[in-house]
Amino acid sequence: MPVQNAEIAAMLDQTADLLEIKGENQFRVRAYRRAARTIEGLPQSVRAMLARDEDLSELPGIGKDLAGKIADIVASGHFTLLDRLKRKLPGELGDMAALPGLGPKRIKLLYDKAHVRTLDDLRKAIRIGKLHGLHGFGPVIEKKLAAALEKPAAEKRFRLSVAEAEAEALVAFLRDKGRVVVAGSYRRRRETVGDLDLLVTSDDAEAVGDKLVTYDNVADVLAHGPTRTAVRLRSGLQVDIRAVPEKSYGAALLYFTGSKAHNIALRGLANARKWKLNEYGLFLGRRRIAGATEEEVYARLGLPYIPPEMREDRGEIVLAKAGSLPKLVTVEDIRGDLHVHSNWTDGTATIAEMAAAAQARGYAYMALTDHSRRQTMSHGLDPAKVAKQIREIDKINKTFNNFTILKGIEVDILKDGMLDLPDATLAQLDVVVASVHSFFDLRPDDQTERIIRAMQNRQVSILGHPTGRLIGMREPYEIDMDRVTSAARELNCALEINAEPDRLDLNDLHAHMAKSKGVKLAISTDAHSVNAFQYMRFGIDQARRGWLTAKDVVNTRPLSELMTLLRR
DNA sequence: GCCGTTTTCGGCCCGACTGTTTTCAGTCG
Repeated sequence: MPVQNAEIAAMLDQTADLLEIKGENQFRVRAYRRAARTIEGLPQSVRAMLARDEDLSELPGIGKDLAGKIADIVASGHFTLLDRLKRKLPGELGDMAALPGLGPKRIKLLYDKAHVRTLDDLRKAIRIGKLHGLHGFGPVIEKKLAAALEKPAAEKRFRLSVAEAEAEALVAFLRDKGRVVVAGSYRRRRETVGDLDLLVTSDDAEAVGDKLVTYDNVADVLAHGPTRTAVRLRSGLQVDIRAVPEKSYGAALLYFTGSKAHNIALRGLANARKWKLNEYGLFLGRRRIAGATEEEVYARLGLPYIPPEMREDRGEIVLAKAGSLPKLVTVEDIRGDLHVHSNWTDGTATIAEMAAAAQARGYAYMALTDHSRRQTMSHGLDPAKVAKQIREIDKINKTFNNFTILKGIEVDILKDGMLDLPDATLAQLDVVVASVHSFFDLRPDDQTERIIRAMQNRQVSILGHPTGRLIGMREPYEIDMDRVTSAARELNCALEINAEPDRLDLNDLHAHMAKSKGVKLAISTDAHSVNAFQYMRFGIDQARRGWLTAKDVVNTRPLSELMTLLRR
């Protein structure tokens, strides 16, 4: 099995952990972690890049040395440096770093003075009181460790749509204490959120934290200081809240929105001018030279405003410096939905009801794309039923002014890449979305070939939910996205960003990869009910994270333009 | 280990909170 990017990143992270415990130069440690983040965030596999003779040292945070080491890892499946570190520092020291209160220094102390190598060693050491008298280990830390060892809390991330519900309730609860805004990865609209970072501008900072700890849903208070309070909600979601004065609002919003990597890059720009950037403002000595708004801070650093969705240190700062930031697509740009189901198959509403809901959103068109016959569970349509639905749509269309129901289908891609309906049937339709709903675990090469073969059918206009993943529930099927996007470009087939909150498929990185190759994208909700049209905003979020403009998205176009753009 | 509008050497983001200390180090985000 070839080495995946995630495994390379994990090896680099483990190396950083062990180097840190060993007491190595912290900047060397940081370099390994930075490289891990870079590898993790690549839209394509390192293996594929090497196969194409691409120079890894051109990636940010990866120089000649690490490029060579990473190439070795891909070639051999092993990381010599990591293996050597593991021999020197045997056990589960890396795992111990995940425990609360344990960082490299205390782990090293445990290792040297208490001969703790594994989590089990640590359990025993606590039981027999071996930690008493160990410098830096008091009763509180000991108790916390014992509890954490009992019940290792699994790292949990929440889907954005779930976090949004929690966040909106919290914001409403705290509103009377000042201006409340949710920052963090939530504001950057990441597909999942690890915690909520709330920012409150208030004259009475302490009152805000005091109110938060009385919130009904709070399970644990993790920290409660004069300016910062942290709690864990019953759902497991952690909430950090910080109160800041108005004059620091912009700097604080910038700081708490992140990403961390983006912030570090901004601070680098500040440092180069002998300034200091923190959550209170941009400072020259002790004089605040910006901070009330994000725009002000960016401007002082010589940059235009960078939208939160782009703040990942993936090249946005270079683009901003050059004045060539893309004008990101918005919900208002969308003129129609190209993936919609009705009660003819597994939807809950009639065609007319779905159309009325789409028109109520201000759309000019909607493609009705019910399932094809292979989806027997959801009463998929055979050629006769497709013909019948076409007549029905013609009838309903007569009742609308300035709105069109496009005749479409979500046709299954069969195991061999053929489609579930004959070309003669597909040819009668305006929009054909082709999707994989079966045989998720083919070998990567076969899965890739299967999907490309489906796109080679000239009837197909859009590839639906291209990776099939369900966030937190089902892994994407293994395909070579580099090949799929290249094929989409050559064949002029659009790729879908499925906006359903469990899917968000393509994801941000793949959407960006497609855009950069000139592939057209469709942002569609896959709505099975009238309410599901509102999911469009989640698709837009990911599109913006992929740097897409309205021009990259087919369903921002008026109907006539859309029809010439969609390959049929 | 990386990197360059101050640098090919010498820097590398910054502050709050906690628990442990008696003035601060380690951890965390």
